[in-house]
Amino acid sequence: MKRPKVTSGDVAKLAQVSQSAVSRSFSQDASVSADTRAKVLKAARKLGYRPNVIARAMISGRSRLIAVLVAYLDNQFYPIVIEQLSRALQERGFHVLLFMTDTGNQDSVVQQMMGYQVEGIVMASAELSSTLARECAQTGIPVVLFNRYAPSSPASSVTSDNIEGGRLLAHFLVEGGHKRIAFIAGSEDSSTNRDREAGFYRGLAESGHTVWARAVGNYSFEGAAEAARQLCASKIKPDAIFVANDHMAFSVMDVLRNELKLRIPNDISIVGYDDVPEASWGGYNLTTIKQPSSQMIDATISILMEQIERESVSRRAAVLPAELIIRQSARLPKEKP
Amino acid sequence: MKRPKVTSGDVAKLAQVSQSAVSRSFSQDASVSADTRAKVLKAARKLGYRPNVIARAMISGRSRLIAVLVAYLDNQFYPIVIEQLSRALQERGFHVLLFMTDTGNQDSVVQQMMGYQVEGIVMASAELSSTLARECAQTGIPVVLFNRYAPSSPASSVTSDNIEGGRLLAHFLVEGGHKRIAFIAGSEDSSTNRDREAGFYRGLAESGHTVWARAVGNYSFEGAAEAARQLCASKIKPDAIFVANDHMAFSVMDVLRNELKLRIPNDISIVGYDDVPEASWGGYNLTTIKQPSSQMIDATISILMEQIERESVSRRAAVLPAELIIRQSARLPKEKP
DNA sequence: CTGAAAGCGCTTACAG
DNA sequence: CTGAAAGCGCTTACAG
Repeated sequence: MKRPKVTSGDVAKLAQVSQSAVSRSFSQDASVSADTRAKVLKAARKLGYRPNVIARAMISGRSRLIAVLVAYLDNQFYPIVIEQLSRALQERGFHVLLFMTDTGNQDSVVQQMMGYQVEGIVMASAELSSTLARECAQTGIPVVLFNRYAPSSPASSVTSDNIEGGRLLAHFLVEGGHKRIAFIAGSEDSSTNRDREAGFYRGLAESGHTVWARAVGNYSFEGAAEAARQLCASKIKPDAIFVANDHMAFSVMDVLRNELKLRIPNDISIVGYDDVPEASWGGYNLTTIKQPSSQMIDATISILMEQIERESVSRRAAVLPAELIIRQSARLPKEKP
Repeated sequence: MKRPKVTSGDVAKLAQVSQSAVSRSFSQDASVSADTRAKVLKAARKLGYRPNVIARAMISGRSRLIAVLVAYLDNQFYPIVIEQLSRALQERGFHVLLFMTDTGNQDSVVQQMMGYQVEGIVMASAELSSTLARECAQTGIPVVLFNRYAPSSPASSVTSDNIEGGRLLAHFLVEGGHKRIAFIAGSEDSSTNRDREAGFYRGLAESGHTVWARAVGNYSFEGAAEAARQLCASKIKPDAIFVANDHMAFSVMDVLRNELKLRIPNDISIVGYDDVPEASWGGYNLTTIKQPSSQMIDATISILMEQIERESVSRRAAVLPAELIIRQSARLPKEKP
C-alpha cells in the first residue's frame, strides 16, 4: 500500500546525472545547464519525486515553516487572518505551523518552535505576553507581532491605526448627540486596547467631552457581558458604549437587549472594533472600525519574506489605515443643514 | 543576537557521555541507566538543549506533525475544531501543520504534506473532494476524515450521527405543528448533507409527512440567502425550514427578517445544524443539533495516536451522538395534556 | 547499559 | 556546468 519513497538518488540514476545535479535542478539559482535541468525534471516527474523538505531544512535551515501563535480562535478576527495568512504563505511555498498558547508540555512554546526550525514567527493575538514576544525575538528568527506591538522589543509589528480608529469613533458618537459615552476595555495590558482607548479619549477631548464611565471586558464574551451589566446597573445609564472589539460588542448587545430590554440604537448606541463577518449580520448590524486584514496580511508577508530572504532582521512597524463602517447599532449624526 | 545552536554533541561533552547516550536519554523506551539519564538531563538543562525535531524526523520519520486540511474558516465550526485539535495534539507533543485547499502552487497538497513527513492527516471539511481523500489514504499515512466520510476509501472517519440528527429535527418540527416544511441543502455531494437530508426525510416520513420544498445553499452564506429567497418567492411560503448547517441558517434568518419582514418563529421556524457559538447568541437563538466537537476531537486523537504508535492502519469509523438543542428560532411542540 | 559507526536525504563548498 | 564528498543533528542496529 505504501508507495516507496523516491529520493534524489533515484532520480539521478534515471536521469543519468549525479545526485548533486538533481539537487541543483530543484534550486532557484543554482548553476545547472538548461539541458541537465530538463533531463532531471523529466525523470523526477516520471518518478513522482519532490525534494524532501525535512532533509532540506536540516542542512540549510530552510524549513519553509512559519510558526503562527494564537491564544484563542473564538474571536472570528483570528480565523480569518489565519486563513488568509496560510493561503498567502502557501502560494510562496511556505506553510503555517500552528501553536496555541497556554497549553502543551513543560517546554516553552519558543523552544518548540525552534525545534521545528521555523523560519519566521507570527504572533497573532492581542493578548500574548510581552515576555513571550521578547523571547521569540531573541531567537534571531524574524518575528512579526500581528495586531499588537511591543515598543521595547526588536520584533516587527503590523497593526491598524488603533488610535485613529478610536478617534473616529469618538467623533462619530459625539456628533450623534450622545452625552453619556462609556467605554468597555479589552485586555488592559494589550497594545490594541491601550491605543483604541487613548484615541477614543483624545477624540472625546477634542470635542470637549470625557468618558462617562468605563468597565473592563478583557476581550472575552463573558467579561463583556459582565461589564455591560456593571455599566447599566444604576438608573442613569450610558447612552453610548464603545466596546473595544466586535466580539465583545455582540455579547454587550445581547445583554442590553435581552436582559435589560433596551433598544439599540434608540435607547443606547453601541460601536465596536474589527469589522468581523458577524458585524454585518442582520442580528447585529454593528457600526465599527474595519481593520484592513488583507492589507495587514500583505504587510506581514512582505516583512517576513524580506527578512527571510535578505537575512536582514531590521525592525519594521506597519500601521494600516482604520476605516469607520457605519451600520445601524449607533444613532447617526444629524444631517448638517 | 542569535544564540548558538546546541546539539546533542555539546550535551554529551558536558555530561561526559557519548552522543548516543544523550539521544537515548531523550527517548521514551531506550536502554539507559537512570544515572546516565540524570547526568544528561542535567547537562541538557544547563545548555538549554532539546532534540532537533527535524533531525529526528529525517532519521526516524517521527516528525510529530499532523497535517490539517481545511477549505474555509468562515464557518465557526472549523476554527473551534482546529483550536481544540491543536491543543490536544500539543499536549501529546504533536503540532498542527495547516493546509488550506484550493491554493498553492502546482504541487498537489498531498505531495506537500508528504514532503513534510507528516505522521497523520486530518481532513476537516465537509467539502473536500473524495479524490483528495483517496489520494491521502494511498500514502500509507493515517488519515482521518473529520465531519465527513467516504465509504469507498480506506480512511478512518469521525462524524456525528447526522442521520439521527436529521430525524430529531424532523420530529421536532412535525410535533411543532408545521405543515409546509422545507429543506435547504449544503453541498449536495458532501456526506454530512446527504445524511442530514436522508435522516430528515426519514423522520418526516415516520410521521406521515414529506418535504414541502427544497433548495440548495452549498454551505455558503450567499448561497443560503439565495436559497431562502427562492423558497419564499411565491405567496405560499414554508412555515419551517431546516437549514443544513448553522452558518447558512444565520444567513437565512437575516434574509427572512430583513428582506421578507417575516417574524421568527411566529411566521416561520428555522432550525440549523452544528451548534456553533453564534447559535446561542441573542441575535439568533437558533434551535439546532449539537455536534459534540469535543468528543469528535477525542475520537480523532485516539484514532491518530493508535495508528501512529502501532503502525496499524486499520480503518475506524466513529459516529458520535447528536443532540437537539432547543432555543427560540422554532415553534415548540404543544405540551401534551 | 554503553559507545562507535552508519545512515536518513538533502545542500553546498571544493575541484575540475 | 558538473561530480565526489562532507556534513546537517539526530536514531538505531551492532558489538561489547
